[in-house]
This record gives sequence, C-alpha cells and structure tokens, in this order.
Amino acid sequence: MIDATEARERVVEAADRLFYARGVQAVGMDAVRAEAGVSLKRIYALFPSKDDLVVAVLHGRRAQWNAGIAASAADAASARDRILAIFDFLDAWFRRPDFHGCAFINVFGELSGGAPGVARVVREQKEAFGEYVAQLVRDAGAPDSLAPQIAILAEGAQTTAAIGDDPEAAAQARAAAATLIDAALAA
Amino acid sequence: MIDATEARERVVEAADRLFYARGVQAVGMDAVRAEAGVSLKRIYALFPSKDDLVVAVLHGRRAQWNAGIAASAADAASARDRILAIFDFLDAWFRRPDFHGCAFINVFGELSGGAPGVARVVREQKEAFGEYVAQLVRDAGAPDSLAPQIAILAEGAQTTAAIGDDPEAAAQARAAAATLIDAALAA
DNA sequence: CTCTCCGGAGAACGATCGTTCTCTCCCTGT
DNA sequence: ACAGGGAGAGAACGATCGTTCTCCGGAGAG
Repeated sequence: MIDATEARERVVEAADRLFYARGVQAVGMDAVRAEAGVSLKRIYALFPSKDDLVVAVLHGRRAQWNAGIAASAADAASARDRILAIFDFLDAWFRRPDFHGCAFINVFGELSGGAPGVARVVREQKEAFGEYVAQLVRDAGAPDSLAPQIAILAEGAQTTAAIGDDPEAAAQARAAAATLIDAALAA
Repeated sequence: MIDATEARERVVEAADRLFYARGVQAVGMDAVRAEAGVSLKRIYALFPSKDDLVVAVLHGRRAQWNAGIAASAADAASARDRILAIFDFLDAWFRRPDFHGCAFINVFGELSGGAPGVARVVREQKEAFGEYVAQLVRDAGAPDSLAPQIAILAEGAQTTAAIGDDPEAAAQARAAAATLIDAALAA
C-alpha cells in the first residue's frame, strides 16, 4: 500500500489530466480510480465528494500557474519585463500539445451554476492574478488603470489560443501589452 | 397545435435560456420541453439530438451577437469609432442581470471534448468576429497586426466580466483599445 | 499459527438523462 | 357520423454516474 500523501498526489494528478482533457462531467470517478491506481474507497476517504476533488485539482493548477509565472519573471530585469514575462509564459504554455484553454475558465463555464465552492476557487485565482499584475504595474511606476488592461489581455489570449488553436495569441497579446505599458509610462 | 416554425423558435429560445443559465449538461431535455411547452416527440422531430439543439442555440446567439454589434456600430462616424462601439455593446451586455459570460466560450469549455459539431460552430463564430474586426482595422488605415489585439481584448473582457462579475471590464478594454488604435495609427 | 483489522476490487444502489414507445384524444375528410 | 392519422402526455428503456457496501485476501500482533 502507498502513503496517504502519495495517494492524494496521484489522485489529484490523475483527475487533473482527465478533467482537463475531457471535462469534469464527462469523467467518471471510476476513470479517476483507473488512472490513479487508487481504489474508490481510498479516493472517497481523501475527498468527500467529486466537487472536493475538483477544488483540489484547481488548487494544484493554481500552484503550477504561480510557479510558472514566477519562473518566467525570475530573469527579468525590470517591472516592465516582468509584466511581459507573463506573456512569454503563456506562449510556452500555448505551444504544449495538450493545451486547450485555461482550466479555471473551462471549469467555471461548466460548473459555475451548480458548484459554488468551485466558482469561489476560480474567482480567487483570477483575483490573485489581478493583484499580482497590479503590484507589477505599481513597481513599473504606471497608473493603476493599466493593471486590468494587462489582465484582460492575458485572459483574452488564453481563450483565443484555446478556441482558435493558435499559439500566436500570446505574441499578439504581448505586443499589445508592450504598447499599453509604453503609452501609460509616457503619459 | 402550433406552426412548425414557431415550435422551432420556442424550443430554441427555451433551450437558450436554460442552457445559458445552468449549463448544457445540467439541463435535461424534459426541462426544455417544460420551458418551451413543446412535446418531446416534437422536439426530437425538429432536432435529431441534443447536440443539434445546442448547435441551433449557438446559431441563434450568433445572429443576436451580429445584430447587436451592427446596431452599436450604426451610429459611429469613423472606423475607429466602430471598433470602439464593440466595447460599448459589451458594456451594455455585461450590465444585463442575466449575463454570465460568453455562451460560446462556456459551451466550448463544457463540450469541446465530446461534440465536434459544437466546437466547429464556436470556432466559426470567433473566426467571423476576427474577420469583422480585421475589416474595421483596414478601414481605419491601421496595420493588420492591430486586429487580433482588439479581438483578444474583447475576449478577455467577456471572461473577466463573467468570472469577476464586474462590468467595468468593458470600459477597461475600451480604453486599452483606444490606446492601441492611436498607437497603431501614429506609427 | 491464529486472530484481527485494514485496504482493494468491484458489485450494488438510487438517481438522472437522452431517446423511444405507447396510449389516448382530437381534428379532419367524406 | 365515422374512420384514420397525427400530435401530446408521459411511461419506459438502457446507459451512466456518484456514492456506498460487501466480500475477501493479506499483513501484523500475540
């Protein structure tokens, strides 16, 4: 038998793969069990319901997102470059073969009606990202009004890249962001 | 009994209301029957399957979108104003109490895995909108590279407004679009 | 070695859903 | 008035899903 921590990890990772690839409602708990190699009994001991598992998956995605953004910003010299690094991170993500959209947006569209806990996590993630961008904008010395514009570009790039299956959206959004930053700093 | 055309309209409108409010998978065909006041037998005579009904609903949404965009652009004096009119249309839409996101994006996130016909309609809609924006950009005399930037702002405004439940995203995206247009024309 | 207990495999259960079928009624043509 | 056909109401059917329960084997304590 395996350790409880490892079982939890394996279940969350398996659920993430399946939910992201096929959608939450299209994946049965039995498919999660098969992919994770953890019995249903064990899964339900770790997560009281499927919704709780979805929330755990989103928490994992949030950690991955934050780590990716931070790594991309690490070797940027200025706040301006750290803002643009967001779009470099998106660019690399969009080019991964399994990419098909932001998991938070997808799950929100699918479950926001019936699962308030899930909707809350999605909202928290988007709020936290907005706060991160706002801090970078302040560091760059640009007016606060720039921050939501950058966040909207990042959101739009994700859905455009997903639906159009076109990774170019990252570069297009990056160019737009650069223009907006320069205009905001010149004002 | 009612005319076949009217039955079709009533079914599509009822399905649109229910699908948009609760999600496609969360609404059973029996709920559509109750809301439309059209028997299941009749519904299945008009639409061979639920997926076909979803496609019909999206076609209706596309017509509404095009009409709304056209109406908003109607009293704009220049191509630049017709581009900005897109965001005025979004602003009015975001403020409607039943707004919770772009139906195309929501449905895409929910069904793109299992319903290729649905995914196709969503892709067509986004492509058509991109083409509309590209034409306006050409009319304004701006470089082609501006068009996808505007489209990304529109997409981002929709998801941001939906998840954050904040209609301000339209005005923020509009301001960003104005800055981008002016920068593109000055270059 | 034996008893006990924990966990895995998977059957079972109740609910729901998409789709079809049956039964009945009403409208129409003659 | 009467036969026939189409439409509505809703039961029926088969499949699936989330969740729980049963049964059995195997590991560890005495």
